[in-house]
Amino acid sequence: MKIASVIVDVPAKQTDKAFDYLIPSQWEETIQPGMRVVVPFGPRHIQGFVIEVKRESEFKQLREIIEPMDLVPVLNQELLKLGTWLTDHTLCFKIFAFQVMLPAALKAKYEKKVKLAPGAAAVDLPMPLQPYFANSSTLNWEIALKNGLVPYLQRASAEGFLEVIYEVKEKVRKKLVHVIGPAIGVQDMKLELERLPGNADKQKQVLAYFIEHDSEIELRQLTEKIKASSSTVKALVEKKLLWEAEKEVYRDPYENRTFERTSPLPLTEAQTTAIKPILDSIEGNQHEVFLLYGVTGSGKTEIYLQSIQEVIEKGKEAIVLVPEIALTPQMVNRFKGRFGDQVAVLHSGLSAGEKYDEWRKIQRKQVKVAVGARSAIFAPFENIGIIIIDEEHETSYKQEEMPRYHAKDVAIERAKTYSCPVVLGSATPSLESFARAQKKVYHLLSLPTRMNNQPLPSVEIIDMREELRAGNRSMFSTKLFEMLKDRLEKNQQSVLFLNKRGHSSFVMCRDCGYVVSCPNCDISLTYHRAGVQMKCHYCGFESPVPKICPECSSEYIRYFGTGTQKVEDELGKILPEARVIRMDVDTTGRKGSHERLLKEFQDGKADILLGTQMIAKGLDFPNITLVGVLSADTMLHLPDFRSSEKTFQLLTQVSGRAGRHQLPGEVIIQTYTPEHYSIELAGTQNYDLFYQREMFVRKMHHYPPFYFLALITVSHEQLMTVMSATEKIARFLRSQVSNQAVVLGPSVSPIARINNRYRYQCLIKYKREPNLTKTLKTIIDQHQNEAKNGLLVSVDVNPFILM
DNA sequence: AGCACGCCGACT
DNA sequence: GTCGGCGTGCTC
Repeated sequence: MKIASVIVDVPAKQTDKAFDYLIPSQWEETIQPGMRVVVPFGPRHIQGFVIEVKRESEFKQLREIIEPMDLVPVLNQELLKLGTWLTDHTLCFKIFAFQVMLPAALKAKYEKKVKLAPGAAAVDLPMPLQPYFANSSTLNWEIALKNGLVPYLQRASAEGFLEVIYEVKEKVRKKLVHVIGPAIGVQDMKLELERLPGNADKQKQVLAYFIEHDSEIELRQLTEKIKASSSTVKALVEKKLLWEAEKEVYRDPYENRTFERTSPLPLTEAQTTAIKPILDSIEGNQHEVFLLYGVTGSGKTEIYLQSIQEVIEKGKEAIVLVPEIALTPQMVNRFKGRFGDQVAVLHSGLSAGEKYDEWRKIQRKQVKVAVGARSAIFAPFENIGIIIIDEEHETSYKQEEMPRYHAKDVAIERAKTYSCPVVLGSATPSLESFARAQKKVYHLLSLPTRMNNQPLPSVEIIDMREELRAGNRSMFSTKLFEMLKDRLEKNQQSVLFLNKRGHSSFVMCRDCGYVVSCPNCDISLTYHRAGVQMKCHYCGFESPVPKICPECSSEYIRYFGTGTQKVEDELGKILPEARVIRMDVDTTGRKGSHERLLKEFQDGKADILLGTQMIAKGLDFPNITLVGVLSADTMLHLPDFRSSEKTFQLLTQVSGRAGRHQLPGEVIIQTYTPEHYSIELAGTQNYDLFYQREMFVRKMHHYPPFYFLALITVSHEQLMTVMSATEKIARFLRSQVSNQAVVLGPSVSPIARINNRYRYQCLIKYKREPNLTKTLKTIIDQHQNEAKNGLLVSVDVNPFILM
């Protein structure tokens, strides 16, 4: 008898281990590690992952696996191993580590139902239940709960008339089509054609088709071509001349689009120098991490493409990560254009079914390249030849829920297994990566100039305090206004960038400054235009927008938006002839509207593109010659040690949108703190100097890359409980770590309260702490036991946002 | 997580 | 004396 070790779909400390099950003999050959199975767990049926098949178990009373959920493992050996690695490094439950590697569609859904017991009839049941079982033998538990039927159900089940069943359901069904193919050879087919009765005209046509085309075809296409009905084809299948099968098809989200095929471009001298070590690494099957540091427009993408080309020619596969790809259709186009249908694209803009289909293409080895956002790092390839992370400094590569992994770390781990290179590309590398490159841990490759040697756009920093002193109270400096007007006359395009703190809009009273905030959480409510409602992003609380201020009864309480609305209004006043496209959460809410708006801008249907963060990346339009940043310093004052770095990166990136082609570009940065080094140096686009300045600050304050961080957040409904619990944790930590490490806190979390739970945190800064993982695990374990009294403890190793 | 088992207060 | 409150512990 074979036995399977199964990780069950119950995220809890006590169940975070493998459970052994007997494999029923009919599945003995089928069930393999990496498959999902349905297993009995207590009274329920739940999903689990087989991690091992063995012959013995230390448990004697084993139950049997109910059924496999896959015919082929969904996780290969490498991914199973990677799951363990993820669990150890992010301190998450094993089940989360496996689930995160699969498309959401493969996450099980559970349904609890009651069913009439064999031999029982509706009339046997208590009266109130009878109508529910008149037409159907099952009743959904949810419905029973809503209608207060549970006591009756319990009685009926005790009497043996009903039984409770648990169903495990898949979220998506595979899309299937009928396929028809020849069951015999061409010669035999010709003979059979002769033998058909004279009146079987349609059947003859079908056979004739297969004599000409000796391959399978979709039933629908065949009947359409020959104008035959499916019964004609069926008859031939009956005669065993043709075969019929159900075949899985993929919904291709890009199927209606054509991609202009491109071929490798000749490389510049700098590109040739940069790509050489990568190609060598591919050639020699060497694991190495490259930091490709190149200014915007220096041709990093072409290096990616040609490296991938090399990998494909070696018969291997490539993973390319891009930040939130739905936002960069231009990037998709470049990969699809070069590698055509060898590319699978995984991003958040796809439906669950579409994502699943793209994932299946990878799993079935029908593609060679996976392009996608963070989670694409788990693409189920088995012969990876290169992993590329574009814009490696992007914070979206860090997942902020369990498992709290960073795609870069996963990339390096997988690349080690496959002994292949990792390429991290950026114009403004994260300090961590650049520091590693300096220490020769990563191999630094530089592309210092733009292609065709276009100059970087000239940047001018405008001190808005001066503007105010000069009597200009508008949000446009005189200079920016004049330049906008100039571009309008020249028929060139401009981009206006509004750097907003956070990305949401709020409602504020203009008289007293009161901001409508959530009663459960210490953050302001977000305005949602659609429902004229205000919503809390953390707990889901909703309330209507107040007409008068609850504090001072003023009527001047209103929506502050992302500010783009206001900018648009003001633009309309000062430049009424300008055609403006506004891009923010309000205008891009609907699927595809983002791409549509960009297309309109590209087609020259507008003069000015106005937007927030989301327009900072990936725009590459030839006619943009002016970029204006309306407020550069709004995110500089966030309580985050990376705020300077983020400001510098964002400003540099936005500036890079201008003048990427023939026309030279100009950039205007408006700020209230022009003397801050991250703004000043973004102005001169001097990354190296910024790096030095920021490294000095980080060293002073014991922050990464000089120290590692771990963040512990504790929450509870009672303020006193959180404080004392966090205090206890901090004391414990201090007793466990070496004197090289610093434990900060307990301190109030930047978001002091979420969903009526007070939040305190504790930050550990350390250099080398071999036992820290163990210590953190101990803390998690101890508080899992105390979770009963409502205390929640979460640990984030290498946090990105300290909130 | 769910669910069962089990031990103490307010009711037919 | 019973129904049910949710504290505790188990699920291969």
